[in-house]
Amino acid sequence: MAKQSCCHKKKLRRGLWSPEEDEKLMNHIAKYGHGCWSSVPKLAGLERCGKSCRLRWINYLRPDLKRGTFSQEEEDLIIHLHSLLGNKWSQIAAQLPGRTDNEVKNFWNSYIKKRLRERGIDPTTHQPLADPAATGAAAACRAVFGDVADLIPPAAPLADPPMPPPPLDGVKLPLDWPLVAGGAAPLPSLSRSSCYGFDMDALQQHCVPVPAAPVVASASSSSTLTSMAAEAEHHCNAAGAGGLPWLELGPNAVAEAAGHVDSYAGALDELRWSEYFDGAFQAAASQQGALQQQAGQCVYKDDVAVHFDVHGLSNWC
DNA sequence: AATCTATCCAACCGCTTTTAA
DNA sequence: GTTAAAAGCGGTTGGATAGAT
Repeated sequence: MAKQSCCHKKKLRRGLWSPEEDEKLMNHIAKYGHGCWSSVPKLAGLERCGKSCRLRWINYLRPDLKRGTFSQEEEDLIIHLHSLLGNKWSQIAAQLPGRTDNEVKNFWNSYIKKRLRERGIDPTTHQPLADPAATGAAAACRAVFGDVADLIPPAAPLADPPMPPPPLDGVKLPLDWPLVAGGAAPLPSLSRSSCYGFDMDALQQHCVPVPAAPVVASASSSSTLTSMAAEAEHHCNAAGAGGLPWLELGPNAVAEAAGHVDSYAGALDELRWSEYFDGAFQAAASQQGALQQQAGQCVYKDDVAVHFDVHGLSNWC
């Protein structure tokens, strides 16, 4: 006989949350924080299990959620991180400020997977599909899409030993680290709160604000390349100063600055790699010098540092 | 207008890991 | 060191909705 969930055992409410329930939960957390989730439903006057409350808060009610459609750079970063981490949705979501693992997972399953298949790329392996027809499509699209899995050469030995992981596992950098001009971004708009009338000041005391993701114009013109190069340079600088503001450092942290630089590359759906790397991006990237060795070319996968050569990318064109 | 189909996404389920007693 | 509870995570399901027929 199948094991019943905690909600079944206690005959608690299940299914979609009503606005009244949301309000109760929001107001409770605004006043007291969530504390122990198992006690939240009782204290908040909800007929839900603590697990359900936690999920509702994390995936929907948290005021620092970004919501809305994923940007091109977010999409590229997800693809890149998935090629490195697989279905580690929480780790992937941790690199996307304001996004939840559930949201990233849904986006992957409903959109990215399909798109990769259309391009002849196996979404699981990030390699061209076995189907000959699809393989041709993959080859055709690679020049403009850039299969992110290929950013990592297979077991390519490095001239220099990899940098050891920083001894900072679990340590978060200040959230107001200057990622973009103007410093920490404001909290996203909170339209829901106006409907429910929460005490948002109190609520935000229990929430960690996240800076906005770097804004990149769509890469459809040469002028945007210049701004992208500037952005890439800025990110390299931020990484060189100790990391990006929303990255958690340590052996399990991934994609550091390299991921961001690559995300820009991935956004260049309709551009040639040669134009990109021989142009503005390379000019900016070349200024980083040794920095790339540390941040721009190293990500961690299964606690192992993975390095790759950014300059080698231009050879794929 | 009615029905069918596909898609999206919130929520659930069950397992694993972490924490506290 | 052991155990139970809590928290976290990834896979899956089911309802709502949009678009097609």
